[in-house]
Amino acid sequence: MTAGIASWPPLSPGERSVAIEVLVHGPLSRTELARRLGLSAGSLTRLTKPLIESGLLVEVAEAGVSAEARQGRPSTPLDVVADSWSFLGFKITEDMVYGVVTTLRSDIVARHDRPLTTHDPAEVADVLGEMTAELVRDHPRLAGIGIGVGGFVQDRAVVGESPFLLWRDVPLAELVEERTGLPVVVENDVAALVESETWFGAGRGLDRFVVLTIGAGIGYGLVLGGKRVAYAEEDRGFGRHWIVDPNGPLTPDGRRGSAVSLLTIPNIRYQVQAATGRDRTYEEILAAAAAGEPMPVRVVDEAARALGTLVAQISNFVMPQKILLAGEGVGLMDVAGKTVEDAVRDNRHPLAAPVELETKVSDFHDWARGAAVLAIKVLVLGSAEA
Amino acid sequence: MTAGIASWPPLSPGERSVAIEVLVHGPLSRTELARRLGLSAGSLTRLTKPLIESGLLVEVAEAGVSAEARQGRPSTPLDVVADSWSFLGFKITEDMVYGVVTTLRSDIVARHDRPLTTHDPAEVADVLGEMTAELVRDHPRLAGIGIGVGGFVQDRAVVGESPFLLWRDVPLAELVEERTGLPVVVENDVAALVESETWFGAGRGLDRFVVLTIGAGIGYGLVLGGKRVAYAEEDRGFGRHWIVDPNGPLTPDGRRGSAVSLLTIPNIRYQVQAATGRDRTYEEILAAAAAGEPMPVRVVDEAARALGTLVAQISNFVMPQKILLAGEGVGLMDVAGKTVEDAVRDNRHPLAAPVELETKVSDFHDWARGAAVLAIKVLVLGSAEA
DNA sequence: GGACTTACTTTTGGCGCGAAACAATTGCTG
DNA sequence: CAGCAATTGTTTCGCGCCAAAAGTAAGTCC
Repeated sequence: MTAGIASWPPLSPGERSVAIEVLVHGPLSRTELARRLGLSAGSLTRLTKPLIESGLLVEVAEAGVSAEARQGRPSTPLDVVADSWSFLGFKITEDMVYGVVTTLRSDIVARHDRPLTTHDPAEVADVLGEMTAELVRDHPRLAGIGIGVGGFVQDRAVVGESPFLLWRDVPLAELVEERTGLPVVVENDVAALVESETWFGAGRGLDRFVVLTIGAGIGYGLVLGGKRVAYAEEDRGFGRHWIVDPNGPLTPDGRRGSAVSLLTIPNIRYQVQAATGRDRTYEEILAAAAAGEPMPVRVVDEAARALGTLVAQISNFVMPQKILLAGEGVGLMDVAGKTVEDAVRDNRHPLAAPVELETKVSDFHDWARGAAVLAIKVLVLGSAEA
Repeated sequence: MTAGIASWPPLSPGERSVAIEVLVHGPLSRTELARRLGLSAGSLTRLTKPLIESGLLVEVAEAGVSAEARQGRPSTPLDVVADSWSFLGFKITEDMVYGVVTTLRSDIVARHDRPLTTHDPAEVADVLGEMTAELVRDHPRLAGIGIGVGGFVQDRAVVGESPFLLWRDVPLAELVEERTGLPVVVENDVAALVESETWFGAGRGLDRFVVLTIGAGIGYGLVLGGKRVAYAEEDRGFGRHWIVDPNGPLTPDGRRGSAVSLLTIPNIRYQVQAATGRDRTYEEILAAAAAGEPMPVRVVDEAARALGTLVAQISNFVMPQKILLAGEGVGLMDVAGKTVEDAVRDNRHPLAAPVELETKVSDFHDWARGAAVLAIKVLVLGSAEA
């Protein structure tokens, strides 16, 4: 498979900072860039010239819309040519592979999913290779592949431990590179989502930023100084040990009153079933709680209070500028957002800065997109760290 | 008062980074500096030369001790001339002013305390002015003054709110500068201690570092990327809103089960008195607990569990490389350190990196020293931020 | 149309850095 | 003890990157 890999031009540190700033913060004039990067106007002419010549940036028409018709020579904003390169992102679940093609800006331009009928590493890599082959036909200039997996990933290449795939130390990046000839980055799915939001989403340009995901499990990501902090217990069930309420419910999966017991979808379903004898989907439970049915109300309320307590604790200790709440379980906010807010308030000083809490519903393609962003980062930052 | 203020030589960014590295990390050879700062050997000759000529650095004899007698030309370590400048640090309490004179390395070379008989801002400033006048006689080349106050301080100059002094918006820095002619930095005492430990203490060279103080109140300091994070509720009783154990004791001062109720010295004394009818000092209570007296054991044990829970939560969310436990209440660790450790373990993932917990007993002179370090930082970093 | 304002470009000079050759100072080896 | 290897530090040189300043471009305002 010989994809059209025109090599990314080698960038000087100055050029790279310009490229990233434009990539992340949209069209910007040279003057604006000079202000943001603390450089002189002259330097910007120098730095942008080769970037424009190489086709990475273009001058875009002012569009007249945002122009407030102020006097003086109008600025000519620069923007990245978003579709000059394409990226592939995969999210592997137990029974499906979700794939997306994105632009350099991480906008999704195509989706392609496939059921996963085997967990054999080589066969999974085969599936990914085939999906890549199909996608590359419509999207040449593919620059890299990112893969998100639930589980513990080492060195952005090896799946050290994945409970649902039953993998240990599988060199997935290598396997897929062999089949595609493209650079591959493998990362824990939550970590990938965090990095993605740091560049292109809720955490854009923030210094301290937290991502909390609730769904089948609990996910936590910490970004400090624009970089994600890696930690040992990452995606190894740490939520079972976050004791939020010592008097909370006891479930088969987590310790009494743990974040997992209180907040994850399987455990909320377990609690409701144990109390009412009827098994229902998460959405049905939320609807029942909204309708006022006693047991679901109690369980959902307890979950909401737990979430608020967690958010408050994180705010108290980390003091992030923003907390992003993501995952399949965020529907909780719609039904019991008020309770969450109350719990946050109860665990926080009245004078403390209000918690900026953003909610984002995310489906599997968002997870795949997060993985694609990792590939973008690796390319733009030059393979080094990210 | 005309102190011998030879001006600190203006430093280029490169020179400043060398000066700080040597100041903070002790004697270092040029080669070692080159390695740490990522510069070439040639650059280090260039950068160190003016620093040596200005008298800020000196070549020190190898001392032969650490020399492992390896072959090659022996290195000539550079060190700061610690007593080339002196600094003054004050800690103001309700009824005393504690003062220290330190070297550039923040080593205390003199102490001088005085009772405080008034809380009138001008008179307090007079006291500080007089103490400065006395100290400057024996310690010329005084370069700056740092003042630590319990309470909320704005812009490192104005005491916005101090409960025990009953001050509001007192421009203390200005008042003391008028009387001494020296640059003055005012800061919250916990914040000063945190900055001090970041440069010269437990947090030296760390990227993520937390200071937790227990004593009359609760103090919290967060250092990320080598810089302290400021927050609005700083020293405004936030500990009353950290609910550690919803079933914890209720005290007059804090909300039920709050860190303040469980951990501060006055509240521990209150609890023991309420249960036994006898008022005892903190030390007596700790001793009684160590001796096995039931009620003190219960209260101390609960406090230790609360402390462990807090430490675990901080570790889980912030993932600091180290947590420093300071203040007058750290005696708790001697009596119930085991219980604290157990509580940490109970609230943390088994695979998580072990918490590096350091305990430091600190008296009032340590707080004053912390304030002096702020003056050092301002001088070395060039009055800008710190 | 001229004055003014803002955006960008070109030119120039300097600073800071690394590369590389060189000097200094020791241990090791025969 | 002479010569060699190893390591630190110095000097010289040239390049890259940047800011400052002067010049050009392109619009608004009166």
